[in-house]
Amino acid sequence: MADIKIMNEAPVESRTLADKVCEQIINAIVVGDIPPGQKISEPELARIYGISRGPLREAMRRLEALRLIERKPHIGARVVKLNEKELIEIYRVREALEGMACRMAAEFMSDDEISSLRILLDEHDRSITQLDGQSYFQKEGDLDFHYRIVQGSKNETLLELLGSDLYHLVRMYRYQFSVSSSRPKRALKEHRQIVDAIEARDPELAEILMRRHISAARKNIEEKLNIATDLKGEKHG
Amino acid sequence: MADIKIMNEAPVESRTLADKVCEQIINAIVVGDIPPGQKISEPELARIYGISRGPLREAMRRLEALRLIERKPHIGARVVKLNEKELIEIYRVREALEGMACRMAAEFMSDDEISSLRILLDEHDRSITQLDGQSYFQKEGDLDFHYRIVQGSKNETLLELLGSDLYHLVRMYRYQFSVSSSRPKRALKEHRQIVDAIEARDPELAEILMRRHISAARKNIEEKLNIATDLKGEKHG
DNA sequence: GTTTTTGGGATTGTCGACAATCTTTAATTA
DNA sequence: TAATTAAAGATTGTCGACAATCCCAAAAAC
Repeated sequence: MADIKIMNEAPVESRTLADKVCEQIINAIVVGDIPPGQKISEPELARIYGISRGPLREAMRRLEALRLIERKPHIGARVVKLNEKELIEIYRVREALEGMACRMAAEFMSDDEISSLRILLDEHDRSITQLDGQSYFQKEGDLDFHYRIVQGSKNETLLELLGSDLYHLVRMYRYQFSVSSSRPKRALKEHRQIVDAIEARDPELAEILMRRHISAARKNIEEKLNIATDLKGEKHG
Repeated sequence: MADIKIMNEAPVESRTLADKVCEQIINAIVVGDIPPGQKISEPELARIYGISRGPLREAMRRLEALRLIERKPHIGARVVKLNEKELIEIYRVREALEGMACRMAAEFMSDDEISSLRILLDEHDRSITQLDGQSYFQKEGDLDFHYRIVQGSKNETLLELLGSDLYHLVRMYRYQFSVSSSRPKRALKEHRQIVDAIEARDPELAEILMRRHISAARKNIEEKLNIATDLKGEKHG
């Protein structure tokens, strides 16, 4: 199971029905079990999850706030259709927020967290060399690294914005577009540089490296998409 | 009325009850009509706004996502208590996001938008000199400027994050803490510099100036708060 | 044959009531 | 008297039903 710990989950199992079902639906949407663009039928979904429409509608409000579905009054809700434009936009937001997070992590991350981060990168290293950079690392492992940096910033608001809101969309895009970094070794090297900067307690450099890292990923995707659209154009020509 | 246009409001009046009431409650919370920390009684609020608890609970889910209220299962919802730590955190987020927005505005803002921005600053100038920098400008006018920059970035995701989510909190903090920039003339000057950089189509400089501008505001607040806590400490000593 | 209209079916929005949980108050006990 | 327990009251969570709106198809009009 590739269920990365992103949600700041409630401790006990006394959550409300709406909360539990919301989490299930989030995952169903993110991994594509409910395909993008599909209309969401309230009665049907309520039946599937064995709840009534009341809690379901509350859950859908949450999904709307997470930008995973779009609602139109009196018409209905649809799972968001992913488009390249928004994907690029999100990378801009990540560059800004995670850059700041990295800067603050260089100030506030504990030594233990940093060592733990190095261990994680070693694991990633093994995953890449052994499995030839397949599956887990590409889809979720990378986000795990980024998530820890944000945790290290000790900025709850940043953590909430990125971890509980934006990362769901990021995961969704990865599953849908299969944008699993086509440059895992390069990415890992950049990760190591970032940790070095954090360990050196160099906020300026840490921010610059993180921004460059995310910016490079964005440009990589933009390039791919341009090629894709070019090919599509040729078919018609 | 100081109702700045922040919400990307729906065109027609066919919105749902939950949406309309949600907007009303947002404003009530932001301006302090419902004081911070107050418990929200669902039956009471439903009676006040003349709706049933169904739509109200949907609205409350939205408010929760906006971080304007905090809910605990089976216990209830409270209006968020503002604390200095989160206020500072938000300024860090703004520095990152608006810095990026400003960078992109220097690339993508239209010439018309830039001229319009200059006119806005002239208005602010008059407000400051005439009213000695009171009321409107300090509370909402400043946000108006920042909002336009974000619009100019042409990045919908950024606009949503800042305009529809974070700015409600910013406004709330301003009303509660009365943190109306104690340096309006200085701020206006910085605003002009930012517009200059955008007009010169200099993304690097535009981002730096915006970040410095927000960072200065944060430091200004931190200073005030330190003084305040120092005074509090002296009372006890 | 094409467009408009009209009706039925389905879906969303809203409501009131019931069940589950928590809080408070009062009584009991140490 | 203070602490603990028990019961009553209030609040939140959930459900099923009704009303309002929309969608689609068939019939009518041009």
